[in-house]
Amino acid sequence: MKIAEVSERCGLSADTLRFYERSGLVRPVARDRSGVRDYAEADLMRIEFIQCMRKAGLPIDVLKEYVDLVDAGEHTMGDRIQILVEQREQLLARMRDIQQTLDLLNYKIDLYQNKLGPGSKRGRRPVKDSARAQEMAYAAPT
Amino acid sequence: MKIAEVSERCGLSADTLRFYERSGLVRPVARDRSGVRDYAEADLMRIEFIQCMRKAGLPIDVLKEYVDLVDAGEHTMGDRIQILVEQREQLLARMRDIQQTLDLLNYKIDLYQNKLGPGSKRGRRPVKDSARAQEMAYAAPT
DNA sequence: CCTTGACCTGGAGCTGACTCCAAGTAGTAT
DNA sequence: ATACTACTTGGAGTCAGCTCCAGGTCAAGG
Repeated sequence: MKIAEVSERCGLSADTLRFYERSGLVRPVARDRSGVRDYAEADLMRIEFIQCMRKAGLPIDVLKEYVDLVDAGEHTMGDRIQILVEQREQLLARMRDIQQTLDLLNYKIDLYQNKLGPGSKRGRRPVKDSARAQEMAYAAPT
Repeated sequence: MKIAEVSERCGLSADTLRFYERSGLVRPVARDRSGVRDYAEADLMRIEFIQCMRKAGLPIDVLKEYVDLVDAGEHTMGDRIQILVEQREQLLARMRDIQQTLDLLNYKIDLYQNKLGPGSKRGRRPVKDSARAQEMAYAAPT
């Protein structure tokens, strides 16, 4: 399978696939006799794994560390678990951050819609840059 | 309140605070007569709002758009809602990505721990680079 | 008066993750 | 034979978001 097909199937650009290979995230791919990459199913598995991790924001150097351990053999499983567990912690932390922001966004959207909804047909007096307007724009639910 | 105190209270570096101001995320802060920034409570509110949004990954240009609308007056509320709603969508999408990755991580950690736990006291034969080992390292639960 | 320390500015530098480019080659179609 | 297309490489460029630095100002303390 050539790079264009992999690119299509995974939704990663050919440049990105080559970049991942250069960075050591993906093992050197087999080549046909004219030097063109010929991806195997196993390569795809690895690429999809990387892609999933990258989508969630795991940094490339951490992923490289992991795949290097995999390539180093079974005796590295302890270290691998450690990496995975640590990254899970990071993701959970990110989840919490995002959830907090979502809560704030929901609160503000509500606030705005209540302000805008009822009074918005007509007769809505622009309060201009009042402290209250600022509060509404930025404040948390306290 | 001077920049050092704000930095301390928000956990943002003084450089970052100045950078946010330069970028228009934070309104030009009042200065004392020797040109030193003197933050007011209202500034803090805005900064904390920005910080919360940034933690979740909202891009600076989007936030700038929002704060510019706020400064432009009440008639921009419709546009503000639109931004907030759109960003909420983005965050929900990110949540899904992260959740998917978490699922995969949990699956793999389990897998590794089952492999490592029972057999790890002794007599664990290193299977080296078998296809199965690769599968374990990368494959999704299918 | 002199030093110290916190602040100021404009601008350069850095990191991470791509993304693009020029120049070259190999296989296929006309 | 020639054109076309998809691939190759090494290296440069881009973007976001900080982060650092040199050189300068000011107020307080010894």
